[in-house]
Amino acid sequence: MKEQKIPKETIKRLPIYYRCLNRLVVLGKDTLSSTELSEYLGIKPTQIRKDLSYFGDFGTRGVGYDLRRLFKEIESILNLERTWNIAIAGISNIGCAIMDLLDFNHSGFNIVTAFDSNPNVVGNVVHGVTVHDLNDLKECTVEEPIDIGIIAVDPVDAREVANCLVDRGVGGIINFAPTLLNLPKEIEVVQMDLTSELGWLVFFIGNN
Amino acid sequence: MKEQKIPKETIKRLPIYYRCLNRLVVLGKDTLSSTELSEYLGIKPTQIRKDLSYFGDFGTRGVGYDLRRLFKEIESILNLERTWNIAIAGISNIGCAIMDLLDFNHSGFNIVTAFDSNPNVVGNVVHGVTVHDLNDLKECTVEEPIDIGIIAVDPVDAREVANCLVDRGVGGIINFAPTLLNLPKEIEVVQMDLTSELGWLVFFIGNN
DNA sequence: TATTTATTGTGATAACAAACACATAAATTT
DNA sequence: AAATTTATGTGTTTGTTATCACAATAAATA
Ligand SMILES: NC(=O)c1ccc[n+]([C@@H]2O[C@H](COP(=O)([O-])OP(=O)(O)OC[C@H]3O[C@@H](n4cnc5c(N)ncnc54)[C@H](O)[C@@H]3O)[C@@H](O)[C@H]2O)c1
Ligand SMILES: NC(=O)c1ccc[n+]([C@@H]2O[C@H](COP(=O)([O-])OP(=O)(O)OC[C@H]3O[C@@H](n4cnc5c(N)ncnc54)[C@H](O)[C@@H]3O)[C@@H](O)[C@H]2O)c1
Repeated sequence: MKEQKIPKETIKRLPIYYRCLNRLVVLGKDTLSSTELSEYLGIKPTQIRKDLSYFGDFGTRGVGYDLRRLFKEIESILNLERTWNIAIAGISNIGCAIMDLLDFNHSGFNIVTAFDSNPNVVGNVVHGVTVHDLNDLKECTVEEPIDIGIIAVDPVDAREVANCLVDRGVGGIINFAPTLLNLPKEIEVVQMDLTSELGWLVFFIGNN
Repeated sequence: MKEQKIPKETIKRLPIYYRCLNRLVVLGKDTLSSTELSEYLGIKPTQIRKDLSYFGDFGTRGVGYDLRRLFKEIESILNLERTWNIAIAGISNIGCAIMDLLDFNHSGFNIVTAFDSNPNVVGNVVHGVTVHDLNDLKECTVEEPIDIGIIAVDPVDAREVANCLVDRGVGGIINFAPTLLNLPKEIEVVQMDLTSELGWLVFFIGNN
């Protein structure tokens, strides 16, 4: 292992490895070769080894990887050892689905606050979290630090909500609304964009 | 414009251009330069021009692009002139959100069937579409051709549903379940994977 | 009409990422 | 203990994508 710039694409694969390893750990497996993992994931074994080699020598030649060890290594690389505080904006279909998902997984993602502008929704308790009004967020009534914001509000409101989240100090945002956010470049934004993906799919299908 | 291999990344940006152009058309704008579009999207103007140049000379030097013309060109490139038939599996939070979204946009995406395994949901009518039982899909009780399947079922059921969709002849699948699908390579699969994106985000935040 | 300004389109180059070939080393077999 | 098998780690090569520099051309101005 040498100090090298780590490809962005490598980082994007790590969570995929991580989830697969997690499943295999649960199944009680304890050694894993890159070829075997490759078969589960449809990612070439050389790619997997190269990705891992950026971070250290985790395997044993002739044997493979110790599954638990590798799992822990990736956990550490991705900063998943600590818990991360999440705020969700928009407690309708998508917002609820995310609360279900994160609560069920009891991953290191902790939903510390939820908010909505609809008075019929404000005050409800979902998965143990009280839904606040957007103004509470603005006025810092909610005291906990927020690491990540997830936006699941109406497209026209997404920008306003994003700005509030940034004011509250989030380091990154996941945006489900089909709205481009214009945020300072130190805030990392992930667009979860169904219609864009449909566009890609339809290009692909129509030309194959 | 010369015959060249078109980068995958270029195709992924086209839907982003498309949506932005759509909004600007609605606003009544009629000419647009790559620099201006660049400011809306945060994508460099040279990148935009290069992307478009793979498909033809759509602009006028010294002037820019005719907005409507460009919009129509991208529509044609992406095969968005025809309508596409969609089946949605899993009519709970995510499934309903998608039905709202596609119905509201009245994009060229037509939800022709929806299905679920829960007897309490089967038979309900959502946005004018009757929810069928999964077995109806298996037995081809639903007669319409399906171009694209969207999976929003429980992770453990995703693979089974994917196989049914492939048997029904879909060309591509969008999968919201955190489950890797092992499908023939001619079927294009898009994973909408929140937990992977959170992994990436947390790496980014933790190291910056 | 000549000059300047605005803006596109593109060949060339640079940056990035994947694939490959093979050296290395552990385990197993002969 | 030598040979074979298995599997990792990595320098090199190949392929892909983004950026740059600038030629081409239309419009506006002098
Ligand atoms: N990326 C995807 O895959 C995908 C799929 C479907 C829908 N969407 C998008 O996700 C978003 C949410 O969709 P949905 O169906 O869950 O929700 P919805 O459209 O049914 O409701 C939006 C919710 O946000 C709340 N809201 C609106 N403005 C707000 C504000 N300023 N502050 C706080 N809360 C506010 C509303 O009260 C409501 O509860 C929409 O933008 C939709 O277009 C994305
Ligand atoms: N990618 C993302 O951003 C994201 C976010 C949240 C949840 N999810 C995932 O999306 C999926 C759906 O989540 P949700 O909260 O909308 O749904 P849910 O988990 O509340 O319910 C799943 C639905 O699928 C139905 N179903 C189960 N098995 C089925 C089968 N074999 N055939 C047909 N229908 C079946 C159930 O009856 C139910 O209606 C889950 O897998 C969840 O993990 C993804």
